[in-house]
Amino acid sequence: MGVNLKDLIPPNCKTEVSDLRQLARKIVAFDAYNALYQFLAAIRQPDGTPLMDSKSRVTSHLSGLFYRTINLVENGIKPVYVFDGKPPEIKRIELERRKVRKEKAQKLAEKAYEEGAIEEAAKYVVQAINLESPMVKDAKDLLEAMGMPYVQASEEGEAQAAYLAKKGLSWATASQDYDSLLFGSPRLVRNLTITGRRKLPGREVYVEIKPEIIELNTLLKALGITREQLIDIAILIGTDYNPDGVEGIGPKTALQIIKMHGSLEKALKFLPQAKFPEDPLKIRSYFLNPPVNENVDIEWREPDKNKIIQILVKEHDFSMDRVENAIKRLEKGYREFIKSSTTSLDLWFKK
DNA sequence: CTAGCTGA
DNA sequence: TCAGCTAGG
Repeated sequence: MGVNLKDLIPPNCKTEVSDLRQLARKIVAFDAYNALYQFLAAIRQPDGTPLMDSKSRVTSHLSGLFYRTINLVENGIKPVYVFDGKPPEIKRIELERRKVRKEKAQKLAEKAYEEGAIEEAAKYVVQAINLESPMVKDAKDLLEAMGMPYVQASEEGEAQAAYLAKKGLSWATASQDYDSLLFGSPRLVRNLTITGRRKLPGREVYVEIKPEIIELNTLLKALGITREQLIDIAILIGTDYNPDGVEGIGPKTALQIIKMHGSLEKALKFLPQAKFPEDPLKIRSYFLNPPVNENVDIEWREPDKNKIIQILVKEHDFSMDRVENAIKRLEKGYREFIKSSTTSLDLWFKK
C-alpha cells in the first residue's frame, strides 16, 4: 500500500534509467515483503493457481526471488534484502483493514470459482494473498544459500532501508512504494526489473517500463519544502498510519496547504473537520525517527551451489537443469561484480 | 515474473 | 536473431 505520492512528483524529478550499467556495482536495498508479494501475485497460472511443490507448498515467491536476484547480480547490482519486523502499533487500523479486505476477496474468489468464473476468481485470489511465515523463512534460506545478504528490520522495512541508504550502507532503496522517501531515504529506485515488459492492470496490454530514480533532495527542492513538510503533506493525503487522510484533500491541495501554513500543526487550525485515528504528530515523529536495527552486517558470499540445489530442487521440486543453469549465471555475476569489488585493485580503479 | 522454446 | 507465447513447481 503505502503513501500515494505519485501525483506529487514533478516529471523532471524522475531520472529514467536507460542503461542498467548505470547501476553496476551499486548496493541497492530491496523491500523484501514488497518483492515477495509481487512474485506471489504475478507468478500464477491463468486460473490463479500459484506454483507449488509436490507437498502443495507455494513456491512462486522462491521462483521470483531466485531469478530476479540472479538478473540483478548479472547486471552488476549488489542487492540487499530488507525484511519487515513487527508492525508498529500505529499501523493497527491499516492492518485490520487489509485483513478484512483479504477475507472478503477470499470469499468472492470461492464464489466465483463455484460459478465457473475462473478469471474473475483468479483476480480475487491475488487480492487475498497472505505472506505466510514459512514463505519468509524459505526466502531467507534461499538468499543465504545464494550468498546474498539480508537485513531484519526491527519494525518497518522501508524505514530500515532508508536507514541503510542514509548511513551509506546502500546506494538506494528499491521499492514500488514511496514510503522510504518519507523515512528519509536519499534515493528511491522504482520499477527495478530487468525485463522491461509489464502488463497493465485489467487489459492484456504490455508497456515498456524503465527503472526510475527519485532523489529526495531534488524532489524537496523542486517542491520547495523540507522533508518534515513532505511528511506533513503525506499525512494529509493519507499514510499507512492514517489510511483515509483528510477528507477532500488530495496531493495538490495538501502541498498548497502545507506550503501556505508551514506545518501540519498550523494547518490543522484551519481544518477543523480533520480527523485522525492517531495523533498526527505521533505519525510524523514515527516517519522522522522510526526504530531501526543498527546492528547490520551486509556482506556477499560465494553462492553455495549445493545448498541452493538442496532448497530448490530437493525440497521444492525445481528442475535441476534450470537451477544449475541459473547458478552458473549467478556465479559469473558474483565473480565479475561482487567478489572483485572489494579488492585493492578495484579500489585503486575507483580513485 | 522469468526462462526457454517456437516460428518467422 | 528476436518478438510472442507458455510453462515453470
